[in-house]
Amino acid sequence: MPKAIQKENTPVATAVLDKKDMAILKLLQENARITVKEISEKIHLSTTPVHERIKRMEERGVIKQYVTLVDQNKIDLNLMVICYVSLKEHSKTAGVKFIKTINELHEVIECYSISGEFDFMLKVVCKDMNAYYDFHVNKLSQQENMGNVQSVFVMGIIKETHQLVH
Amino acid sequence: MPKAIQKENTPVATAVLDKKDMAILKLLQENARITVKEISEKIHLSTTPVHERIKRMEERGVIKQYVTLVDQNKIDLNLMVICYVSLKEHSKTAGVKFIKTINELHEVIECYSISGEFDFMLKVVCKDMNAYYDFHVNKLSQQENMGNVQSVFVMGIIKETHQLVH
DNA sequence: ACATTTTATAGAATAATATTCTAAATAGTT
DNA sequence: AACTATTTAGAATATTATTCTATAAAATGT
Repeated sequence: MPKAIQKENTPVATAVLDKKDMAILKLLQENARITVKEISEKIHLSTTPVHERIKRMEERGVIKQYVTLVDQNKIDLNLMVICYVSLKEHSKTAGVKFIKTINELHEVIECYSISGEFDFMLKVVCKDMNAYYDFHVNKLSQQENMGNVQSVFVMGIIKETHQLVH
Repeated sequence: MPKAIQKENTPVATAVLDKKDMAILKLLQENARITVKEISEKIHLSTTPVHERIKRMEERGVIKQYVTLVDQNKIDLNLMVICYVSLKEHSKTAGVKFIKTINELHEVIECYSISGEFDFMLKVVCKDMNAYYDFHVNKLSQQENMGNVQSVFVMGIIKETHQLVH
């Protein structure tokens, strides 16, 4: 397993969050465009402390990002594939090179360094099987250090959420 | 593979989106809290058409949801596991029952029906190994129809994005 | 136990933005 | 070329975010 895979300078400190912070997070999680006013009414606080708490959580990195989720099919991306990759060489430079490539491939939505037989798990989203074939043959396998690649196709989405706070 | 796994009443029609719609989506994807004004300045349109285009894409389901991403570690969730599951029985009712269970387990962030040896792939996020053990033994395996379960541990996050529009 | 410091809060004031409305312009069709 | 649809800009209004000041609560040290 390449050594430099784990992100550096990522403080793993747990933030101090009280019940009100968690309540705010829970609401923001489900709807990033909820107004401060609405939150304040729901958790029985005025707008100022809610606003300040949100800002604080943004600064501390508890809140990473506000994103908009787009329906894959509506923009003609109809195939999702889980793709396993092992590298031939596991040196630090080889790992860094692979990571660079992965970040340049927009078909790759997620990439994890994993335990077991393979080194990485990729979540790939593309138009159709032809597009995936192109990705596999002309992009992924083009990487010089590539070992084995195994594809598992997603036939149905049962659950997809981002709710970590409950 | 259970038959009822694929979501019903999901229209798979591709929406008609022009370049300006795509430009708006691209900006919203990266920041759900970007203002209409900001978007209008960046894509050289006034606020009204931008506002209308966003509303239209919301109504048509192109825009699924605005979500806030929370840092797992900051709320003390330090373990991510990819969990493979096969069911003993593959009848429709058995499949529906499994899906119901999955949706009730908040540790399960994602669940896909997949090709290959296993029936489902789960992404599980929890506090630590003890919490995962509890999930595995007391929650997942408690399901009567459970066949094999295999766990792959995530050691590092290389890439995690939601950018489908480019 | 009391005073002091710090932190959190409410309410008002201001700034910025979203949303709606009307009219003009553009593109597409017969 | 005339008509219809759709899209757009700009102004007006409504809503919301943000900042400010004063008060209240909590934590800390003596």
